[in-house]
Amino acid sequence: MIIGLQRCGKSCRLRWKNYLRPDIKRGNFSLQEDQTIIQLHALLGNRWSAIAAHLPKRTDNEIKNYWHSRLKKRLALKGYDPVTHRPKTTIFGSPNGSTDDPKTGSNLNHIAQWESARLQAEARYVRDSELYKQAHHLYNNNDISAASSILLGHNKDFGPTDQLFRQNAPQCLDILRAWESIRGGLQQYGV
DNA sequence: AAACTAGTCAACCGCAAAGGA
DNA sequence: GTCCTTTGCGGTTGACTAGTT
Repeated sequence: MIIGLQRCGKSCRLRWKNYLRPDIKRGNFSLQEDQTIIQLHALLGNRWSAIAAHLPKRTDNEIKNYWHSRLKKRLALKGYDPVTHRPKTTIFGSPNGSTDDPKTGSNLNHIAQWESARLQAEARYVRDSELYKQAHHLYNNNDISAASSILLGHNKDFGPTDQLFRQNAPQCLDILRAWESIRGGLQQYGV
């Protein structure tokens, strides 16, 4: 006779992390969340934990499931490749993927530019995160001037000290802005 | 009503990295 | 430096449900 469920520590930790934690938001994803997931996925790929970091109260597992069960299909229906986030018929210059299309060169060049911009945005995000972490630590220790100089050295557009971190904390919007400047926004997806 | 199918989501698995002894 | 444990992650599976035939 088995009393209770046979759970190992790993299972318990996972269940807490993905299901039992009190700060988890459950229920439908908002349009805003859909857009954020799609854009971050375009930038970061299947890095669900990184994507989840930008969606408060959502778990990486939930986002991953949501992507596979809904968003991926929605993108496919709109004619976009859910992996590359590009229109399916143009990625190789022709619908059948043939590489002898005269447009292939410029398309590949466009892909290279896009990938380069993506990597730059990601690198900037990593760098900003680290700076913010350092500055926030100093700020918590009441070393406002040291915190300010870290951030001022990085970005001169700061407001009053009490708004310093709220204004300059790295956010998904930073990445999204970079991405939107390349792709012209999210309207292409029609979501 | 029963069988089948497709969608959803919690949970499992294997791997890698981090940290401590 | 090595071994062991813990933690985090992404891919995958399987149970459950609703819809369809």
